[in-house]
Amino acid sequence: MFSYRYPRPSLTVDSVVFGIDEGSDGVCQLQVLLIKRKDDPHKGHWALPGGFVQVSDDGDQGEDLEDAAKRELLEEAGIKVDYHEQLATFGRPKRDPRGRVVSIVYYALVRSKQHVAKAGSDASRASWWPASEALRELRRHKTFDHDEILAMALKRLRAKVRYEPIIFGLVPREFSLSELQSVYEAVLERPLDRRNFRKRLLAMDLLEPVGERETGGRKAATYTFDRKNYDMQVGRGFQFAL
Amino acid sequence: MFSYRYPRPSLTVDSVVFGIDEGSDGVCQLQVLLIKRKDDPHKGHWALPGGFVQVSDDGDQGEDLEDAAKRELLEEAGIKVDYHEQLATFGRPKRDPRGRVVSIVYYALVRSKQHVAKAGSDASRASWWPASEALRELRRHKTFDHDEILAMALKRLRAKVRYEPIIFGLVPREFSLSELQSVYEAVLERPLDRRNFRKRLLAMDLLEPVGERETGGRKAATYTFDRKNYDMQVGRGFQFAL
DNA sequence: TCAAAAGTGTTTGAATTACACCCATGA
DNA sequence: TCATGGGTGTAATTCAAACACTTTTGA
Repeated sequence: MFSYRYPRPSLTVDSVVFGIDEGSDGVCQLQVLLIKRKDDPHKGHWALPGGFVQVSDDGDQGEDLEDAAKRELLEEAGIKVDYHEQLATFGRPKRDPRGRVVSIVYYALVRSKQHVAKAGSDASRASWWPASEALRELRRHKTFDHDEILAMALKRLRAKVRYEPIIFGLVPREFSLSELQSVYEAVLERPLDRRNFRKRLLAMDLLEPVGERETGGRKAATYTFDRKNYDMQVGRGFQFAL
Repeated sequence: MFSYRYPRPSLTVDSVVFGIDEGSDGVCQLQVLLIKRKDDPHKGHWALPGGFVQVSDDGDQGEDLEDAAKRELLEEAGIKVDYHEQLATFGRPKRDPRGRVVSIVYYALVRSKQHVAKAGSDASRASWWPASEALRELRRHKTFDHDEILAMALKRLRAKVRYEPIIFGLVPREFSLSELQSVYEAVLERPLDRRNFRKRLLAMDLLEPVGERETGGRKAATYTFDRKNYDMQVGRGFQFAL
């Protein structure tokens, strides 16, 4: 047993974590988690959370990439995500001044931002930024290539939300249709017709009614996403769409 | 200037290269390029082409990931691709018996398979396999996780071909509509209505007529894909769709 | 009884599908 | 003149978009 004899790059995982901020007026906003870097490079600047993957050539060979991303999120910002998927890998030479670093980037959705934003390990702070402001901030300081990464993640999220039911990773387990619609509108950055939205969602038969909830006016019915049923329908060739 | 002090994985790039085989009867078939490995692990078995990325912590830090993938294809199989895009990164522990190896996988399309399949460097042979047979072969021998990779690439190609004009990376620069349709049918594995297909493609106004060609019957008009016009239309919010 | 948000149906136009016939060409 | 593949048009249906009123509830 021997390992390959080639120069090796450093390997990191970074995460673009999306959350929803529900304003007191009920208007939702798409947000992104940034951490303030404790160390160089880019010390003191805001960046995407991430860190090194624990690897080895012996024994169990270290941790899985996705586990590494989750671990870093927990360490740096104290959060647990509800949806997690690989975005892409960024490895352009010179993206890190100190050596060749290749970063595998994940994007993640969190339902509740309750216990989030306690800083830890490499971060002196962790906080939520409105998506567009985060993008501006990363561009302003040219923090690695994190601006490009965030731009790609936003594009992917907006595309994906329309043909896969990942939106449910951004709302509480129980939600009303209006709430769900607000989240869609925050992600897509455009208004949706309430009646058509309702018709569409209910017609797909993926929502299970679970109760009702007080609102400013009439009580709203609440639902959960019925993943069992979704998986079954997908098996029959069903395709989710907005 | 110093580099990060963490254990590092080996880094490879692999490629899933798709091509079209036009049978003498005009029926097209989707194919995948496999190489026969010269060395362990999996010596003598068919696998996806790929190899190590040249990296360094000093100077220019080595080659870009995409360039590495292209270089390996040229070295191992003597081919130049017409479309190249990142698929995903595979880095599960134990996927390579000799140490932690993380592989960034690209998928590529070639228009013409003319000068392809001369073997080189790590490959004792390089040849084209019908997509489904290639998948079976990779599954049979459990060659790394290449079966999973190919399955993902196939899924991605089939999805992508419907909403981005990448199909033109699989046909000659000049093609007839029937030819284009045959390629779509090979990729999607289902028949398309000839009249609706024609209407749809011509209506998008992306094909530039360039001449005509002899066939078994009446002459067929030939076209090229007008990328200039496509880019312009995309700028105006146009969305390609099958 | 008023404001605020939930809930419901219908009409219209656009897009997609299904489908059948004529045309040019070379053998 | 026949077989082969290229080329075109239309009707039927389905899907998406636009749109307005009624209901419940708490203040």
